[in-house]
Amino acid sequence: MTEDDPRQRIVTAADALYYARGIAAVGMDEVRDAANVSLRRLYSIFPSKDDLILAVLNRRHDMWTQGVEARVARVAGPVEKLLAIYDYLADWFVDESFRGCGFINAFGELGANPAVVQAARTHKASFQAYVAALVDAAGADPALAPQLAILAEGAQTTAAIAGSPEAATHARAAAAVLIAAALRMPGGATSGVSAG
Amino acid sequence: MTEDDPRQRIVTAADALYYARGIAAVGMDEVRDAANVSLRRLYSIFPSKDDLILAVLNRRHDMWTQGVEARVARVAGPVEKLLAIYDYLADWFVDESFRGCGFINAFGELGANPAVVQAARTHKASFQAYVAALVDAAGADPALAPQLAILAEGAQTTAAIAGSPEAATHARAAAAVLIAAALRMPGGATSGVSAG
DNA sequence: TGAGTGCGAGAACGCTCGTTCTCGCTACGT
DNA sequence: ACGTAGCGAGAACGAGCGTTCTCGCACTCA
Repeated sequence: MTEDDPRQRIVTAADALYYARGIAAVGMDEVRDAANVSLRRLYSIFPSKDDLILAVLNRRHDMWTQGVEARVARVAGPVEKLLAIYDYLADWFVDESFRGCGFINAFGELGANPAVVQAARTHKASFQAYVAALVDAAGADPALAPQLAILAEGAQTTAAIAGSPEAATHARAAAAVLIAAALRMPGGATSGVSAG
Repeated sequence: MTEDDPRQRIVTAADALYYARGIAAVGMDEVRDAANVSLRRLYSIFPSKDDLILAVLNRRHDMWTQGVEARVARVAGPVEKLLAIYDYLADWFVDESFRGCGFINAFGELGANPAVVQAARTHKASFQAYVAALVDAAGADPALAPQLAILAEGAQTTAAIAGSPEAATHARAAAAVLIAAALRMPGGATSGVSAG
């Protein structure tokens, strides 16, 4: 932890610790040690642990958004851009520190904290809007967007708990089928087999 | 909490509390109050909080399995049985106490606890095996099974964080498209659009 | 040089938690 | 009736947490 800005050092260190072991399980002392700052300075920058948690979540949101958008920008066609989301997941899942979506983890642990719930909700809504824009650019039925988002969510938790990355390729294959169907017959994504 | 068996009273009470507020946020005293037992008896039945956590997870696994299987048994055709999984989710998501998958929540919070990780892994593997059996009975390509499981996972976290149940219908619609495609051309679920 | 200011190190405080211990009551066997 | 075993209620204990306070050092500015 040899960054210049102590604020960034703290957020980076706290993020790694919270993500690896859960938020409640990591004390401020441990964050202080990992970030190489005094407790006094830590509290002068983040007046409470809640403030630090929200800063960590904000940073995680930014890194996720930048990572996905960079991966999507690397390919050309609108369908390829949609599928690139799952390639980003595939890259992420093989990281040995991967342990699922930090927002889902925080939500499960601190669901009683309204600020955390709001941060998770905003993060997921932002991703869904991003997928919807890509779906729109591809000219597919808008109903495709939440389906692709659900696949991405499911791949994250499945890979995290299984401890193996193949959920990304499964999700990508499913996405390809859904995209093809949605392009073949716009509005038809909901007209499959029905049962009650 | 007026059940006969104190063990079941404890597990039921702890489950409700853990699920609503997170495991670490609920103390043994609170479980004792909710279950109407003495702390002494609580510890005589569950020698540590870890034992209680695992009992709660086991109960949750049983209730999930029974709930899904009962819903699936209510319909006849093999495709309808696959889709009934998402109808079960739809029923669950409108429960006002719904807060996502308890195993995912526990995993995010207690990922450093090997027993909890193992319980989550076993639970998810069991569900995936169940879906695979239904897929097999439907005569569809086995590659369909993990895709349907991922949709179910994603629907749970999406509905939990959004606080609204429509992810179940989105996942169901996507599942219908995937099932139809997998029945139309066995082995073709992975042969959609490809890109890098 | 000397008073003052800011900060690092870490002790201290109040609280909560998991777990154990004490106390007193109840119920049963003889 | 009396000793005893078991149990409920809750105090107690040790550890860990978030947060604040104290102390002492280094650096600034006249």
